[in-house]
Amino acid sequence: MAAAPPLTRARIAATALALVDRDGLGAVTMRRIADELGVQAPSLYNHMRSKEELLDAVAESVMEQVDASAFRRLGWREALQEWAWSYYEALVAHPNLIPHLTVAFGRLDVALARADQVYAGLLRAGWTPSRATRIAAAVRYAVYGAALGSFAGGFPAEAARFPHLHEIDRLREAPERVDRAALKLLLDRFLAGLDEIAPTA
Amino acid sequence: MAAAPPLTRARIAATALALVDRDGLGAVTMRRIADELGVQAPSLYNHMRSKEELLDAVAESVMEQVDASAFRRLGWREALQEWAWSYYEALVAHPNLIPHLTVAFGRLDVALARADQVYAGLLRAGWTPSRATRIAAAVRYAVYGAALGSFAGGFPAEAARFPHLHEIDRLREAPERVDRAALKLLLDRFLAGLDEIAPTA
DNA sequence: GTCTATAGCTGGATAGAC
DNA sequence: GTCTATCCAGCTATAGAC
Repeated sequence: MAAAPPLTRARIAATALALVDRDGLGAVTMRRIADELGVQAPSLYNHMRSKEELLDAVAESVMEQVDASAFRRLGWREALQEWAWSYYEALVAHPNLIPHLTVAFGRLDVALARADQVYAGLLRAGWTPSRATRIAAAVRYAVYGAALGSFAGGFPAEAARFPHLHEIDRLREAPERVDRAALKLLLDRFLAGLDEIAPTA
Repeated sequence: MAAAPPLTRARIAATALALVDRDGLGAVTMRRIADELGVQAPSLYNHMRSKEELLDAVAESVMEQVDASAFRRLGWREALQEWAWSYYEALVAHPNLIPHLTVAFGRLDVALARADQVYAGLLRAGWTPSRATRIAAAVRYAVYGAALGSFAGGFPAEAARFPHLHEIDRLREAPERVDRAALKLLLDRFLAGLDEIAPTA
């Protein structure tokens, strides 16, 4: 047995995230996080001022996984795709956290920095500020919606009362595959549709 | 002062929904609902077996506002739009409820019935089952993402550290207008992109 | 069908010893 | 920086009187 590693903000956040993933946001309590770390709950307050600050730290750690750097390397189409998919991967790995992510978004430097990169890229590509806002928001909506979709996790077995649903359900793929395929369709067809109104760069 | 109207499932659900809207999901407790109704908390248990059943009733009342009947009257393009917008209006009126809606979705007859109508319409239009699944899911993602977006509600004032964000923020419209405009762009361009691969009916 | 009373928990956070 | 002890508030749900 190794000696218990020291308590740090990062370790606390990582433990809290694991708890969110396993048992949901509502199951995260200071006591349970402490238990998981082999300490007592009050010890956590030496590193975090409150539970909200703790959850914000967790949100930040997830948002750091999002990569908007492609806008410095690629055209806006490819960059949007790369950004969208790295965003989706980050969210779908922790769908239970999404409610808190949406609330904390404006408080997180990481999140704002990423958004800034995306806007910059779209403006540089010749989109108007108004269009750039909407395009970035549209892609974000697609990503959040798809990640949230893996909450719902398919239809119950008794859905046989709904004939068409049942028919489709019979041939269903694994839920996560459906989410990915639907998001891919949404992004692909959205970008194809955008081409019709794209700035002639 | 009128005499207090009798307690019913519908009145309890409506009161709970108002509470969700005003103070958030986490603020909904049996005591507060009862307070709001001028009764004591235990009285609620004469009408609902548990808090979860109560929240499901609330979710059901919101899902009833979603209208997928357009698939019986219109082509798939227009029907998808009508369904999407009625879905969005229902959700955006109660964004705090969205986390529970995603969880409860599979338990709600109303939700499954709506989904069935959508699938039926898409199949009738000639889309393959696999494509129909993805199109319906894609539109649902767009709607949920957009409704969730109105949680976040814009950027904080200190976002001036992020130059492009700030530039765009200066010209920002009211947050809800941005949500609507972005969802409109997403749906319009998605449908335009779908046209390129649509079944020749 | 609503009430009072209450059981039985679980929560966030603080004080002060070590 | 972690501990023990504890405060105080909040919660869902039940029992039984009226």
